[in-house]
Amino acid sequence: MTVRSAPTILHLDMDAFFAAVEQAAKPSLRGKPVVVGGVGPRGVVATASYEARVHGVHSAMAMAHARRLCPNAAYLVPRFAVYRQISDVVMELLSRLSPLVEPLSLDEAFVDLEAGGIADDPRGVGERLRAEIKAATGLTGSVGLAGSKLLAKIASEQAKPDGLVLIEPGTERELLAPMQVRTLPGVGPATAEHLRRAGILTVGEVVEAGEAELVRLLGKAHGAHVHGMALGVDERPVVADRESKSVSVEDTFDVDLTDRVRVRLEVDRLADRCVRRLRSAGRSGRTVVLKVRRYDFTTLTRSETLRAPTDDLAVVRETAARLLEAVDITGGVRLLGVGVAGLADFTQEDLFAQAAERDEENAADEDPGASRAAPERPAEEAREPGPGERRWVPGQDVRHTEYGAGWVQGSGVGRVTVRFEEPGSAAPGRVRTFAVTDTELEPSEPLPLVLPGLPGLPRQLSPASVPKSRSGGGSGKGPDSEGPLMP
DNA sequence: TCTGGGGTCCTCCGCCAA
DNA sequence: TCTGTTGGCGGAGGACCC
Repeated sequence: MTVRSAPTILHLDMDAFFAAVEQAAKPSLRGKPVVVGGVGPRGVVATASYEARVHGVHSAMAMAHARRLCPNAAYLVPRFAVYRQISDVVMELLSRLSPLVEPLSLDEAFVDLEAGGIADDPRGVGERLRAEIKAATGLTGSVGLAGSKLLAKIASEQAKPDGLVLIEPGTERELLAPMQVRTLPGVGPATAEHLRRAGILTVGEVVEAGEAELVRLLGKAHGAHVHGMALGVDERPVVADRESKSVSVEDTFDVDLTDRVRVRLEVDRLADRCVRRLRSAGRSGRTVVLKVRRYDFTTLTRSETLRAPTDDLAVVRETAARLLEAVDITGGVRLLGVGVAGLADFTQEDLFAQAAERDEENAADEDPGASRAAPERPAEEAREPGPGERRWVPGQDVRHTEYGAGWVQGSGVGRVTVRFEEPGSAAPGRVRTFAVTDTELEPSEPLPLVLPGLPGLPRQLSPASVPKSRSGGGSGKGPDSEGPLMP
């Protein structure tokens, strides 16, 4: 792939995606600061609405810090199933432009317009796309257009919020020169600090320093890459259907775990979740990885590569447990993770291990106290409420037999506060408080953001045509409802 | 202020075999 | 047979991204 003479690489970035979805779904939050993230004591911000950003709240910030900066914001837990559904609608619109669509996350993607036979008027294509997204989802996205991924991404960043920026090929270098080095993808805090110590602050200064100096400062691959980026040289193609190379799950505990037995139990549970994800993706892998973050935030990983790929629960469990044996956990553990890497495209069964697992399962069936019995998870870490268990988290969708659809504003001391409103409500809804055990209140499916039948609405949002959630979408967030947008 | 979760890629080191 | 070199692989950790 050569450097393009036309700005036919499109980068779409939805604006404050998670927060925007919540504002669209909850009329009382429109125009107000909204922060989506973990609401536990160790939660961090996933997305802040623009109203919250004004107060200095940004993603990756500790939730506790955000609350101090912006005490009046609505703090909500993420509803990934909803975000995934909306993302599917957006990705579907992108796929109409070109066969080459490379999703980077739920809210971001590159599109190769040239591969879609679009050479003329990329600006018009981008503007129409933005209008379609707005009509189909009610949300705004920003579009960057350029001759390379690097510039398209920088363009969409400049376009935010709710805009479009096109960078004409040939103007890259002068455009990039005054920008901070952090603008370049791959330059994070550590690299930026390295460069700063060498007196390099801007992209132009990276170019001036020369490739040899960059390689000396940052190492061969990274140095050459950063230097090339600074020159505006980026020949990375848009790649559709990237296969993932590893699958992992991890949990941070509200309170550090100190009991070795408990730690072992959690590793087993993580292995279970990991294998479930692995299997639902139809993959298997050779390397089992255990991740441990200790009380002092030091993080270590231990891994073991097996002779053959596996998706066998017993094998992953045993390997993870073995790796755990070799880790010093005195002082406490704040995070545990289990992953499988070195994924194969096919499941090459380890027949011996499979047989062993079946034996173990049979044994477990006869002994309810064994590994397969549903373990009690202490409240402070509960993530998957069991059947009959009532647990209300802020942002959660609920339905009341008398008052209808609403969402949890907050809960505590045996009470749960619900605001009854729907995405289409003209005005903020009424707030009512119930006992957490109130049987008239039930968790419910999310409501659609844009009602089918509204003028100009494309058909994608109708339940029948909404694509199913991506595989592996369980993400450990309760029952992964495959339900459509309409309840 | 006390730092999530799920990934990718790179580097370095030690081991082993050719 | 011994030694040095090289390359691949496994393992650990760091940096980065959204």
